[in-house]
Amino acid sequence: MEFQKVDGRKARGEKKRRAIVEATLRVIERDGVTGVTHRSVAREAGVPTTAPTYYYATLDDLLIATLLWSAEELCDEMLHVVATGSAREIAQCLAQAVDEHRGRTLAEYELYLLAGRRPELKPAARRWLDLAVELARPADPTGFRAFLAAIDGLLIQGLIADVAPNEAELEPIVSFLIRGRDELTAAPREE
Amino acid sequence: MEFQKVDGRKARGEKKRRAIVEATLRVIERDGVTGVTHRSVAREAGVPTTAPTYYYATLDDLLIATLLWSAEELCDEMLHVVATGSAREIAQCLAQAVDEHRGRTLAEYELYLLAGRRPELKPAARRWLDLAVELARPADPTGFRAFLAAIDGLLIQGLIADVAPNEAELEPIVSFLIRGRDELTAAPREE
DNA sequence: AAACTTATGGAACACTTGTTCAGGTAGTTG
DNA sequence: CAACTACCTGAACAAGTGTTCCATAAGTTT
Repeated sequence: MEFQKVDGRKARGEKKRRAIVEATLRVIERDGVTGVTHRSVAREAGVPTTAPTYYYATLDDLLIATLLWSAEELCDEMLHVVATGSAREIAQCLAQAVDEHRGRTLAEYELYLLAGRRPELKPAARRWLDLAVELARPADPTGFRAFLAAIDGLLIQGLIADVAPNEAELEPIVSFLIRGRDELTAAPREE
Repeated sequence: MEFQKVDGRKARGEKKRRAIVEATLRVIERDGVTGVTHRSVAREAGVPTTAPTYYYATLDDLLIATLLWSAEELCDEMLHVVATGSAREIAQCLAQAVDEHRGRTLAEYELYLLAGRRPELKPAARRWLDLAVELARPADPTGFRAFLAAIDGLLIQGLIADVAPNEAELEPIVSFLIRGRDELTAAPREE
């Protein structure tokens, strides 16, 4: 009756919803978007076969929810480093993304491609780009866009290299690019 | 009997093989790798349901063959422009890739991601990068790698933009990047 | 504690999938 | 023209898919 009191049933439901989304992300990391089925997700999450269907009307909804959530998470992690970190920090971040977090990075780029075919995903896929621009407020937008594009390219090319590039290899390239971010950004920002 | 005479049956088979691969690429362009099934490919190619299975033992083999072939084709088209073209030419090429050839570009990046999970596809996915380096022979490899990375990034980001970027938007960015290719490449090459 | 609402899950259905296989067909050879 | 061989295919199957449906369990309210 208190206005704060939420229905315990709904609370439990929310928890399960989240567990399902997390399980879906694990499946994508392991097997790609192709590997996502109601059943594979249910197995991974340890819930009944019909639970994913119950919480997400269609398989598409589940995928979309998962990738939106994933994109948001990744944004928080990477954004600050990319927008304000040193070349060394950025290189380290990239090296991790294509090595330890390889599965996660692959999943992230599957979102990109999916967004290419599903307009409703575009904002989520583009979110880190928009936020990066907002955060860095570069005085030279052209150079900054080149920098951001190169980050995507380095990651994706890192994923198909025979051996993932390490921090030492990436740093000079990042340094070269970072000019587009810093050259003029260093000027005092007034807002 | 002449040593040139090939079995007419085999010749016909080769033609069908190619038709199947081309149909597969069309399916990928339209529906993505997910949409590729023996049956969808057969429908698209106008061949019997079992033909794809006959020519390619497994669905994976079919996908691999298609993507190898596609990568090779794209290489021939884009490579020269990217390695030696002017900023304007490159920008025009990119603008086309994310607009008229959008489906094809999407398909190409699905190859990238697939290669991330199937090591045997890596060489094919990486081919244009290797060839570009060989063709441009940049004196500044770092800048050139940054340039190549940015091309991938611009394409992929172009695919998820609300409206595909046009030549005019892309040209300044390419100009900014192309320094890494031309700055020192212009020096006389001796070999 | 009875009435009510909401979340949940097992069984089932219609459908599509990859793949197999025995027979037929077309091209080649003697 | 007959024998041969390699290529090809339609029907069929087992397995897995997304989704529906209703009985039940769990929680809330009166």
